[in-house]
Amino acid sequence: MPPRPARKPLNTYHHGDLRDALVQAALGEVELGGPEAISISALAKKLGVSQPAPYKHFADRESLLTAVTAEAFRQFNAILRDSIGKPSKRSKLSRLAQATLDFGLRRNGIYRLMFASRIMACAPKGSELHVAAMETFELLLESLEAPAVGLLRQRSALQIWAALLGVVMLAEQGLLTGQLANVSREELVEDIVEQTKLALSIAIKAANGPVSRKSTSG
Amino acid sequence: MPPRPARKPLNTYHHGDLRDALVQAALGEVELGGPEAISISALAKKLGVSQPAPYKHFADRESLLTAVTAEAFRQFNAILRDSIGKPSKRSKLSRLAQATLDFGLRRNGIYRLMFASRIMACAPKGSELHVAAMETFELLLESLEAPAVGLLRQRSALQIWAALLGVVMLAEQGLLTGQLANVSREELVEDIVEQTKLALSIAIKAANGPVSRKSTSG
DNA sequence: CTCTTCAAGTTATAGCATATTACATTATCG
DNA sequence: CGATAATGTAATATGCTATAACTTGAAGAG
Repeated sequence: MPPRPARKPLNTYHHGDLRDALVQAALGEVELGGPEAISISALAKKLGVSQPAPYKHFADRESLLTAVTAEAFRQFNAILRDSIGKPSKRSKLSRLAQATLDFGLRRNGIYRLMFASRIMACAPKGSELHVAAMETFELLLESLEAPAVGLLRQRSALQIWAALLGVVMLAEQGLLTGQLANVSREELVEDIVEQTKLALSIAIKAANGPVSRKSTSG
Repeated sequence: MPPRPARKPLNTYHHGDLRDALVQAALGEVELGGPEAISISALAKKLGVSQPAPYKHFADRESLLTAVTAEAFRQFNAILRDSIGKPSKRSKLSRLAQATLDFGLRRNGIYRLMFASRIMACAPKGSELHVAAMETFELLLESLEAPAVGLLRQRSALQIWAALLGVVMLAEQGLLTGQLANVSREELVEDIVEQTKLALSIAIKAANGPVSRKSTSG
């Protein structure tokens, strides 16, 4: 990345920081209407530049969306980091899970862009975007307060990640009906957290030896 | 719905069954390129009719997508019904879960349309689409071979549904990396199944009375 | 069998979004 | 201070959605 100057010489021919402005404005649009709501020309109009100006910064619509997704992951990671950082009575995992639920529901358009769009699926492994997404996984691993390591720990983190993702999606799609509609989403997420902790503690005991008396659950 | 005649008077001015042909062709497109790959005009061209012809059957692009999603759910439900119907050594839940994984990965564009698009989120509660989606949930409930009833059963079904959805999404987004990349998706899904069974059996014991000796796990 | 009518096609066209090309302006730096 | 690259604009081609007005043919009533 060449260092972009962040200066804003108002009243001038040049915008000054169009690239960043585009990403931020796009994030706003996605948050409301999802990935398909982004229109290059609408963004240009909103930012007061000509319609083709964005193409000086992004080759095409998809490039912009990729940058937006990467920024979304960075914001999401910052929130997660925050959630497991501050001291609290509840476990780190629980706090991270609830923060994820909150983000997923309140900024669902962005959440969908991050976890259910073609953008991520097309991101190559070393890309800025993929790296940011992997950091999310790292935070998840970090939030697991259990002595599991290696594959076992990764599998647990995956279970959590997947279940959280699924609950957010199903909730947003209006598929939590019947008696489930009367259960708060926070409670459903807490179920997931407890279930994963339980399964992990059992797996740890099994791994440490079936006859071990030492309790390894945190 | 007025009964559409399914006759196909070839070589004529009228197509004969354009509505259905549109839905089927659209399903094919979505399967490959996801929901955003659908273009009314491209479909019309492919089916050999004029570009505005589809608008005689669907008010707009979204209406077509809604019909396609409903058809997708019907096909998915048929597959699930099939998976838990035939006799097998493995549990119904395991078979249903593996069938879901298979569908979700092989027909991922359709899966995304069903579980991660704005279409479902906008479907009103009694709509054809929402009903079809609820039937999926019914099949999930049915596949749980445990004596749990009511909310407990629904919560377990939800956990399964969410976790499966999440694993499929994460896999498709290329987020199963590191040591997880070496674990087959089938195995990861089996983890989910076992974990849910375990949690449910424990919950049942707790519900039947903490001191009961009777084993209720299947 | 013919006439009427309507569902389901057609052509033509408006409007908007993406993306490219050629040109204009300003920032930067030797 | 002047050359050049970065970043903006105007003009335009292409493609998609959607609507309007017209045409065709299927199907029922008399």
